[in-house]
Order: sequence, then C-alpha cells, then structure tokens
Amino acid sequence: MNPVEKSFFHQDAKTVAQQILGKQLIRKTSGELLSGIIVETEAYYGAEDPASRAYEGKQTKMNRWMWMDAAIVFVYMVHGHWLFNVITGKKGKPEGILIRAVEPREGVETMRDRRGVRQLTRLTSGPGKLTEAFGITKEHVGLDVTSLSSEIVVSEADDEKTFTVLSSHRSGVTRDLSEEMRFYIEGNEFVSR
DNA sequence: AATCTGATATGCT
DNA sequence: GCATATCAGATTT
Repeated sequence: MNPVEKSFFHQDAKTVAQQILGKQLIRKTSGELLSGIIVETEAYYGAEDPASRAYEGKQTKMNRWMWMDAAIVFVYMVHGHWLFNVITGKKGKPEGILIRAVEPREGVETMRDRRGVRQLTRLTSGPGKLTEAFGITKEHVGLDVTSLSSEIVVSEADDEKTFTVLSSHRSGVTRDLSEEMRFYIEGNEFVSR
C-alpha cells in the first residue's frame, strides 16, 4: 500500500477526478482488506454549482465537510444510498469528487456477502453499490484518505496500466454545469450505465 | 421505460 | 409533524 500524496488532492476537483482514475481504493476493516480500482468519478464545485451540496455557499451541519482540507472523506445519503466523496482543492473552498464506480480487486467474497449479489459486475458498478460493498457509511466522514492509519485509503495502483479517459455530463443531475464533469475509463465493464 | 423503495435533510403547515 | 426532494438501484413491464 502506497497512499497518494496529500498535495494530489490540493489540485482542482476536475483535475483530481481525471487523475484519480486507475488508482486504488482501499478499505481496512478488522482483519480484512478490501480494494478496488477507481474507474468512474464526478467533480463537484461549491456555490456556483447547482448540483453541489454546497450550492449557494450555505454551510449546514451535513455539508460543512466540503469546507475542510483536501483528502477528507465526505459521505451523504441520496435515495437511500450512501455516496462516497473526497474533498479537493484549497481548504475553505468547497469542492470535491464523487467516486461513482470501482473495479473489485481484493475481498470480493466479502463484497458479495454485503451486496447479496454474486455477479461480479453488479458488485461495485455504481456510487451506492460501491459504498455498500465496501461498508462505507456516514461514520467514515472526516477520515483522511492519504493517511496510512485511515480505514479508507487512496493508494497508487501497483500495476499501472494505460487507458483512455472519457468524459460526459454528470449522471442523474437535474441542473448540470455546461462543462462535462463525469470521467471514466474507456471500455471498463464496471462503469455505471 | 416505467415504477417502487429508500434514509436523510429541509421546508412547510 | 408531515410532505417533499434527492448526485440510485432493483424489479417489473
């Protein structure tokens, strides 16, 4: 395990969303390690982004993590599913990325148990599925994904493969920005549809 | 493609 | 306190 540098997350949300593709998401539980390769992300901004939790710049109890320093975990509930985000950019500027899909690596049997599904491609191919498979909930809000001791870590992948990054408009967002803010690995079967 | 379920926050009455 | 909206997912048509 080789956590990414904190400075990586100090970059712009769009940059991080693109460059985090292919890196490894690691979840440490008591005695077990789950991991997957990040294959789909979306970038979210603050006051000027109508789809952002920080739209219009109002800080509330639930969205205050958006103003925290980069690399901090932010989880929230939508439609009965937890969605996993990581804060990016400068401290005090609300922006971050949503991890939408991963490709399972280690701990596949535990993921199958948690999801109640056998089919590999249905395990983590969506933002709500991945949090269920990895056991990520509100209790993980505030963790630092660049800390070796954290329960959730973003690590450099051990086998760097080359791939093409494609983009599109964000999924399920009713009022989107004009710029395309969803990024995914071309041809990967774990990218959500 | 349509419908149902879902957990939480927010905005009403 | 209750209705409603939400960055989904699963199931049924």
